[in-house]
Amino acid sequence: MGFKLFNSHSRSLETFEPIKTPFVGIYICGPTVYGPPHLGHVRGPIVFDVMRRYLKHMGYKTRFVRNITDVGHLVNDADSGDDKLAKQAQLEQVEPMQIAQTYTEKYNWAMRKVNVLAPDIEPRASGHILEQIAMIKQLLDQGYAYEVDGDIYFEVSKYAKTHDYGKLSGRVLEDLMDGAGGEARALDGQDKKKNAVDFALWKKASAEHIMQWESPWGMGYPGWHIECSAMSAKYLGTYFDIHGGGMDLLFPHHEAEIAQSKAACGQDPAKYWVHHNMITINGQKMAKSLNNGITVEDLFTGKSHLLEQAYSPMTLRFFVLQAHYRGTLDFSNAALQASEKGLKRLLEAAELSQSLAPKPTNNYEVQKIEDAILASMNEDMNTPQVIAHLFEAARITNSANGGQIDLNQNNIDKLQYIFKTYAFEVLGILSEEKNDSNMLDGVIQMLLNMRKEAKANKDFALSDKIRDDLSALGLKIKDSREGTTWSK
RNA sequence: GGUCGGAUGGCCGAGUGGCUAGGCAAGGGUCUGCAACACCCUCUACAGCGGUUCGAAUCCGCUUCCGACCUCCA
Repeated sequence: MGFKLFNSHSRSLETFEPIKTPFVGIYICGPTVYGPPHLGHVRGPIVFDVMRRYLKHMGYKTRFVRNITDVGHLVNDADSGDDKLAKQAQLEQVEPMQIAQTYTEKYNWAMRKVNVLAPDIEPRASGHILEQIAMIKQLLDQGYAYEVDGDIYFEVSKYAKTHDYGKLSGRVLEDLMDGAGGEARALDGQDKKKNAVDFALWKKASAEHIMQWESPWGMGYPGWHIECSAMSAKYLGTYFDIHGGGMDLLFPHHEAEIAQSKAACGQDPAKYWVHHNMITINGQKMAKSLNNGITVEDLFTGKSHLLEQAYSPMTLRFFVLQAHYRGTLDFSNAALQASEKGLKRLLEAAELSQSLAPKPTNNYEVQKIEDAILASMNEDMNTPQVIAHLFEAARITNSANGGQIDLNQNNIDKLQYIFKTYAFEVLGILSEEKNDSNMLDGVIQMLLNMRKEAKANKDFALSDKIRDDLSALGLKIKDSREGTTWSK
């Protein structure tokens, strides 16, 4: 039984077969680093992290590439030339690269927190201008692109004559050309293009534009779509295994990538296109305009009007994996709290499984849990089902501990293996260290209170022991008229 | 307006024709010095209306509601 994945391109479940076993190339569209990472930024990385871990578990050798978009794409097509990064930079009076650096760092901090493995290669768009220019040249040579006043556009209508533009996202070119909605948007700059559906490969930069590079067409900067095409081709080749991203990237981004790659290299860049769904809050996508965004940092600290408490990174990861990746996932405090408690139960059972005493008799075959887990993973990465099966393992562990069922050594070993392999290695759920400094303060204060009571009872042996033991741990205890204080 | 997707018990969320996913919450019980934990039991839902079928949450049609994309977006 093979690993099945839903391929957005064919809109069907396909059995995964690498192009060249045992190697698997994966490209994920990374973030545009112009703001702090929010809840939505975290879902894709977690989903594809589990995919990567599972492929590894199956024995494949993966190369995982996730880019950083630090060039910035257009604010909109009508824009006079500011890109997203530059715009933010002007507001804050700092270099665009500083913005990119800051938020790249925050993004990767969030990734580490939720235990997403670092990519094998993390290319930056700004470091691959040459590759992008080369690809644009190719497209010009092939006749699929044209220059207008320093801008280069991809000619969609020409490409569509011989290729199926719109297949991935289910668009019909004629509909797109008619313009969306009752009234076509009047975008300035739009008149430069031969057709509104054409997209920019290169944009001319005005003199005051901060981020710009030299090109055969003058000073400018690359369009958004070309960067992923250029970087994926460089590190994974012109035909690789899996291309992933959010469903919101289906159009135009991924449609454009396919068009560029087919026009320039003659083939689809990826064998499997995998898209995850969005995180919603109260049924709606997070958006700045709705003021319903929650940053990852907010979630960990609990500082947001939308949060009733702080949630741990692993709670977030577990929450994400409790839903299937292709469905929307609705955020709420109640849902996070449910995940928090469920995760705790699972982790405690996993720990308990380490100390189960074997019985001579056995009346539960643990193997069927692993079989079920594998079947669920193979069915388009059904992580919620995998978790349900892990809860069965937890129940069995607790029952064995309570004496309700008997497990022999083999089955206990298997139970431990299941937690280690599937909960920890594949799903990437870690037990979190409870080294919260607030807790430490509380514990020390508690000991000092006990010491105070001992002194009041004239139990000086106990009070001295508490002080000496704390001192041995490197904590200084000072008694004064006002009371007792401590320091490290 | 176009395209696509969705509506599952108090909440989150699996499930593409028959075998009550799972977690959380709630109620009852066992255990327990008290409590917590754990275990057992209970709550058996599929937007509405028709249709197909021996049998439908699952297939078909209609209706209502919601969302996403069509412009940057994870």
